[in-house]
This record gives sequence, structure tokens and C-alpha cells, in this order.
Amino acid sequence: VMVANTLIDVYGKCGSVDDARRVFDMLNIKHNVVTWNAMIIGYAQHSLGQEAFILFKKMVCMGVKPDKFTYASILKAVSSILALDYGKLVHEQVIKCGFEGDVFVLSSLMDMYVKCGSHEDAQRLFLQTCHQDTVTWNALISGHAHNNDYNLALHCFQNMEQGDCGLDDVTYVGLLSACGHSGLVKESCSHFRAMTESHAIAPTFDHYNCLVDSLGRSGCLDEALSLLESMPFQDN
RNA sequence: UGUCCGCUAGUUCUUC
Repeated sequence: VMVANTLIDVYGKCGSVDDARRVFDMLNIKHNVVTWNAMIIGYAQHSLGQEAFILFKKMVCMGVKPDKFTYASILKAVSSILALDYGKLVHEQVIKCGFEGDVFVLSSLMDMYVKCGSHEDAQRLFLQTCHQDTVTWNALISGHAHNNDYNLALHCFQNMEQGDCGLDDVTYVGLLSACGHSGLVKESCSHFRAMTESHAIAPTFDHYNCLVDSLGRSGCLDEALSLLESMPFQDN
């Protein structure tokens, strides 16, 4: 079963969800909780939230008790399909199981709430938790970016900067993508500069993509193209 | 019978 679980995981991560499912089905009744989790996260990582949720319900029906891994995974699936009502149902289960304080489950809950448009709930969880760390901050910032809300993303970012948990490259992917969605070129550039100069965070491929996106959306096509050609990464 | 361990989980550009 462990070998099969690993196969499901590998297929899922390599984008062959159908092959993962074939292995999953071959195992038949020998599934353990890891088998279910590996298959659920495989679906979640490919934005197949419906399939993940169907599997989650089936797992519960068959009497397999979801663990922290299951909840973190199913919440990611819920985020991908923006299903706030499913998310709330899952949250109730999380509370019943006493998993709300787990940092993985908590950040998944926050991610789900903010992406599903309920940033007040995400904020509330954040204020209550003892895990105000880089990842939970990032979850808020990235979530606001997904919702095209630069002001809220910036607001979170500034609060994060004032606090004592460090910013990282993911923080800036969130902030820069929020700028990009709003076509805020000047802000993109100044944040990018602050990232490298004040915070000594090395720019990644994603950061350059955000800048190119930002330039492109605001009509600066020549600049976008020249940045694309001069960035220290292979374009795709 | 129980507990623990081994395979699985959170924040990440564009498009959807």
C-alpha cells in the first residue's frame, strides 16, 4: 500500500491525475488514509475541486477518518473552485476534530476564506491564532491579490513589514501580482526595488513575470518586451 | 487492544 501511495503521489505531482486514479482504483479496499489524501491532493493541485470533494465525501462514507492532511488538502480543493459553502461545512468538521489550531489546517482555512471572498473570516482566524507567521501573512496577501484587491494586499503587507516575522519571495509574488492585476506599474517597480535592495530577497522567475504582466496590462508593451528579453531567466 | 513511526498536507506569476 505504501508503494501504491507513493505512486499516486508521484503521478499526481507530475500531472497524470488519471494514472494516479488508476492506481487508486486498483488498490480497491486496501486504501488507508494516506491513499485517500494523496488522491485528494492530486485533484486539488490540478484545480479539480469537484473530484476532490466527491472523494472526500466517499472517504467519510466509508468510515475513514480524515486527518490534518486531509483537511489541508480538501480546503485547497475548495479554494480552487471558490465553493464557500463547502468550505464552511469543512470548517465545522475541522472544529469538531479539534484541528483548527494546526498551522497547516489554519492556513488552508484562511486561504479558502480569503479566496472565496470572505476575507473577514480569514482575518478573524488570523487575529485569533498564535501562528501569525510568514505563511499565514502570505496567505492573506496572495488571497487579496487573487481578488484583485491591491489596497487590502498593500495594507496587509505594510502590517507585516511592521511586525517581526520576515517577508519572503512568496510575499512579494503576492504583492506584485496584486499590482499587476491593477496595472500599477510604478508601484510594481518600487516594490521590486525594495525587495532586492531593502529586503535582500533575490528575484525569481515569478517576480519578473509579475512585472512583465504589469507593464503589459498598462500598455507599456515595449518595456514589457525588453524586460522579458533581458530578465535572467528563460522565458516560456 | 492501544500508542508511536514509515508513504500523503498549508501561502507561489500568466491563462482557466
